[in-house]
Amino acid sequence: MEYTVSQLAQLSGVSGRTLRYYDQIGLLKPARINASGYRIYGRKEVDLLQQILFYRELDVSLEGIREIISQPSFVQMTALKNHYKQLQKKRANLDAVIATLEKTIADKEGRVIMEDKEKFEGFKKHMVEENERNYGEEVRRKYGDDLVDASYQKMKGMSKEDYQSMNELSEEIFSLLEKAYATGDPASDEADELAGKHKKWLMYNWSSYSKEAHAGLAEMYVSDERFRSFYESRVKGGAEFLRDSILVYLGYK
Amino acid sequence: MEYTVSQLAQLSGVSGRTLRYYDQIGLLKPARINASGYRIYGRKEVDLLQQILFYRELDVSLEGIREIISQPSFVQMTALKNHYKQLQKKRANLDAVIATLEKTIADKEGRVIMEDKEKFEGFKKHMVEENERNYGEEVRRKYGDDLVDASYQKMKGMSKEDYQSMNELSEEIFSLLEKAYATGDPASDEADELAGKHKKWLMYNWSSYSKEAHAGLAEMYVSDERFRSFYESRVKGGAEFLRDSILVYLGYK
DNA sequence: TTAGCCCCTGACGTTGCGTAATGGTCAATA
DNA sequence: TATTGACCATTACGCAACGTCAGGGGCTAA
Repeated sequence: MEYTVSQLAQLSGVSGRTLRYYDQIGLLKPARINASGYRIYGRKEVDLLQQILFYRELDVSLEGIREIISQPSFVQMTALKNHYKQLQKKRANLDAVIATLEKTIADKEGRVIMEDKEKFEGFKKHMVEENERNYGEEVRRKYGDDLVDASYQKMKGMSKEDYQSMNELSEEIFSLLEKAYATGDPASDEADELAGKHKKWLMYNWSSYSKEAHAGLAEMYVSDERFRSFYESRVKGGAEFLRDSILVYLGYK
Repeated sequence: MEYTVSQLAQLSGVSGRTLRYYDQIGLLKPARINASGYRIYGRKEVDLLQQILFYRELDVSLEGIREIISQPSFVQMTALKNHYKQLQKKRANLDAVIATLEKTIADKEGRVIMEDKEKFEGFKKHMVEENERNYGEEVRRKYGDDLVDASYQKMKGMSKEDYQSMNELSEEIFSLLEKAYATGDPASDEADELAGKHKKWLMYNWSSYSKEAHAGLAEMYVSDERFRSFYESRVKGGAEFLRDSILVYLGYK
């Protein structure tokens, strides 16, 4: 019934580092140190560790745990109740956050029935303005004023339904990218479908479509860090793969 | 429409340090630096800060926020959805923790109908053993073997109802301590009631009551760090006040 | 001119470990 | 027996998101 660090770690599921740390802060000292300086834990320590882990599961800080287990067991309850109250506050908080997030998402997707059309219009206007503020200059430089203005015009003219299907399409593109990437071949059927959907998605955003612009955007997915990281975050190597797929689709490769 | 650090801090509710930190990590740079080296923020920065705080409320890491706000707004949604999933996981986790805690508390209080009496007996036995392990030696040294053993005997003999009312009493004592402490006078009526309840609570735990032992325990509340911190955590200065109240109650002061 | 309140830049502390880096120990194998 | 590889040890830096000094300059009013 004696354990070294890694044996107890194995047994309890915590790391060796954790055990050494608990020793260091005096939360759980080994029963003894053997001749070679190894920490040796016994039965009592295993029990204590289980208690500690129990409270840790309950999200109590190590300092809190230290206080709790130093008290006689019949007063530990008070601490538990206290902690319970705090957890409830935390949950209430989290719930509020989630509710806000839900509303935000719903709002942004236009899924909820907007009470007044104006709100939605205002929102789209806001989106356009924001895009302009963030990307305006460089996008205009690359694609020209007319094209950009026309694109914004189109967006402002989009219906809620348009907007929603655009977003659904965008989700579809992502899962397609994952599937197609798995084939490893930008000339595969999946990649072809991916590039096709991507073109369709573009149609929602661009007033006029041209192969050249599509190819240019594909390059930007790789060269512009922001777009790149956006795709990379979902599929490692996704930006390059998407670009290649598009280039193949367009017959450039 | 220009703000210095502390003005923007005031306006937005974050600390000045936070603003400097956001500048440092490049999340929110001031519009300009004036001749004296002061950070000056403008309208755009206020807007950006609001966005940042919005996502921060949603419990997104600053790194995450940086990524989100660098993207064009119509793709920010995907990030939001991702984050939403994570929050839901977090809530499920928290719910599980709270449920466990509820069960534990209920179990320990004996509020739930215990399926078998043995479980409760086992629990009390466990409590006694644990107390013995933690405090046995010194308590026995202070109060003598017979008294301690008798106390344990009494505890083992307690019914669920006894146990529960003991715990309720303990809660009552705490709120009384807060009220009495507010008077600042250990000879006040509230303090008297407090000491009385404390005696009653003791009766649950001690087989025989004596003024001397009660006074001794009162002293221990101050001198023993564990008891002391237990009371201090609820009422600053509570340990001393409780001791004094008891001493007055017993006529020692 | 001095007091009092603003601003700045370091730099260390917090929590709960992860992750090297560097070196000793143990059991088994070549 | 010497070496290898799996353990053990300690020391120390790194992480997130700031809080909190410490030390030094700036601005305005009395």
